[in-house]
Parts: sequence; C-alpha cells; structure tokens
Amino acid sequence: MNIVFLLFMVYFVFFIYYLFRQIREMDEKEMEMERPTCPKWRPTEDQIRIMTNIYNYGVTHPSRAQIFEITTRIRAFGEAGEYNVQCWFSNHGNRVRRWQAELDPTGTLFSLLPLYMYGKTLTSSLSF
Amino acid sequence: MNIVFLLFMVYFVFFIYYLFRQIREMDEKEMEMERPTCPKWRPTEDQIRIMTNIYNYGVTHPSRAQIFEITTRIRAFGEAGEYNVQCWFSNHGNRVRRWQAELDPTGTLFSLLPLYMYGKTLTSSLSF
DNA sequence: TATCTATGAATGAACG
DNA sequence: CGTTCATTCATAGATA
Repeated sequence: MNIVFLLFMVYFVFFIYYLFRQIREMDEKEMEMERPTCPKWRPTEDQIRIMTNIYNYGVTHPSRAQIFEITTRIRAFGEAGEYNVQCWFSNHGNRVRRWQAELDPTGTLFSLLPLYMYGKTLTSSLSF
Repeated sequence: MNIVFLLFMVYFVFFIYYLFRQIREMDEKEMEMERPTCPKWRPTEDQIRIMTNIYNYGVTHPSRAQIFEITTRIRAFGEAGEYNVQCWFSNHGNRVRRWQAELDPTGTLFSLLPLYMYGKTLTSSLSF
C-alpha cells in the first residue's frame, strides 16, 4: 500500500511538473507575441477596425475633441495616445487618397464606392 | 486493486500529457495559417540595374511623374507597378543610408563617392 | 528539412 | 497635406 501510494505520488509530481512546464512555455510564447520593446505604436486589430469604420463613415479629419473621444474609446483594446490616433488618420487619409489617385489618375471613373475598397493592389486593379 | 489503480494513474498521466501536447501543436498550426499567399514583385536584374543607375545619378527620390516614367521604361524587362518602383526606391534609399551610417557613424569621413560603393562590408572598408 | 538572409511591402512618425 | 524617414512584417530563395 505504501509503495503504491509512493509511486503514485512520484507520477503525480512529474505530471504537475509537466503541466507547469507546458503552461510556462505557452506563456513565454504569448509574451513574445506582445512585442516587448516596441518604439512605435502598434494598433490592435480592433482598434484599426474601429478607426476604419469611423473613417469610412465620413469622419476623415476628426477634430481635436473627436480625436480625444476616439482615443479614450479604443483604449478599451489597448494603449493609445491622441497623437497616435491623429497620425493614423493622417496616414490613412493620405494613403487612401493616394490609392484613389493611382487607381483613377484621370478622375473619370465613376464609382459609388471609393475605388480602393475594391482592393488596393495596383496591378490587379488596373484592369478596371 | 492498488496495482490497478496505479497503472490507471500512469496511463491517465500520459493521456493528459498527450492531450496537452496535441492542443499546443494545433495552436501552433493555427498561428501559421495566415494569408492565402500574396506574391511579391520580383524585379529582374535589368530592372534593378536601371533603377540603381538612376539612383546613383542622384535621383534618390523620384517624383510621381518620374516614377511613372521609370515604371513604363522598366516594363520592357518585365511587369512592374508604380507602387513597386516607389517601394524599391524607398527601400534602397533606406538601406544605402543605413550602410553609410554603419561605415561612417560620425559622418566625418570624406569621400567623393558614397562609402558603400567600395563595398558594404564593415570590416573590409574600415581600412581606409 | 529547418534556419538564415535579402528584400518587397506596410506603416507609424516626423518634417516643411 | 504631401513627402520623407525609420522600423517592422512577411516571404522567397539561399544555405546548411
């Protein structure tokens, strides 16, 4: 009886050890996914989705107060600064406009939606 | 009875361990599953030669019209988009600047030609 | 086959 | 606002 119990305890200990090890490895991997040293702001997918929605609803140049509100709201999904949001809208607007210009240099194509919504790859979109 | 229990525990432990491992492997596979593969532009040697020549002649930041012209010209050697050319010049400029900074961190060395032209390996070029 | 490297592409940030 | 710089991501080809 004692021997059996002892062996059981030994196996139990190894089992716990293995569980511990597996969990630690998983945690380490997740930690690496979070970009330990990140000099630049890296918006999460949720944050990008929210800001893109706002942009597509027509708010392409949010005011200072709007930027403040957006920033506080997307803080629910991760760190964010007002300057970051301002930069994002600036860049997004810039690049959306550029894509538009590249897709439709003459401005003669008619579309109910901005052309970039059909895809922003140049070569594949030139067949419009 | 005890022996039976012990063996059961042993198998149980291995069973749990394998379950754990399988779950981890599945997670890793899902992580790898990302995009439906988007082919990158691969400039030919002739295209690279032309663009490098243009860059070395001083046109490090071609304008939009220049990019358009370059693109149409190098299309003689293969497919190319304007955005591809812009990316190439951006990347090339970036990397040339980085080479220069690595070769001459203080910016005090004098040379009629960019130092990286003598070779971009650090050790072999520091013997000036 | 698995890791490394080169490089096309993307994008946050800053400048004028 | 458009342009430019810097860093980072992702992947094809090289290499062991």
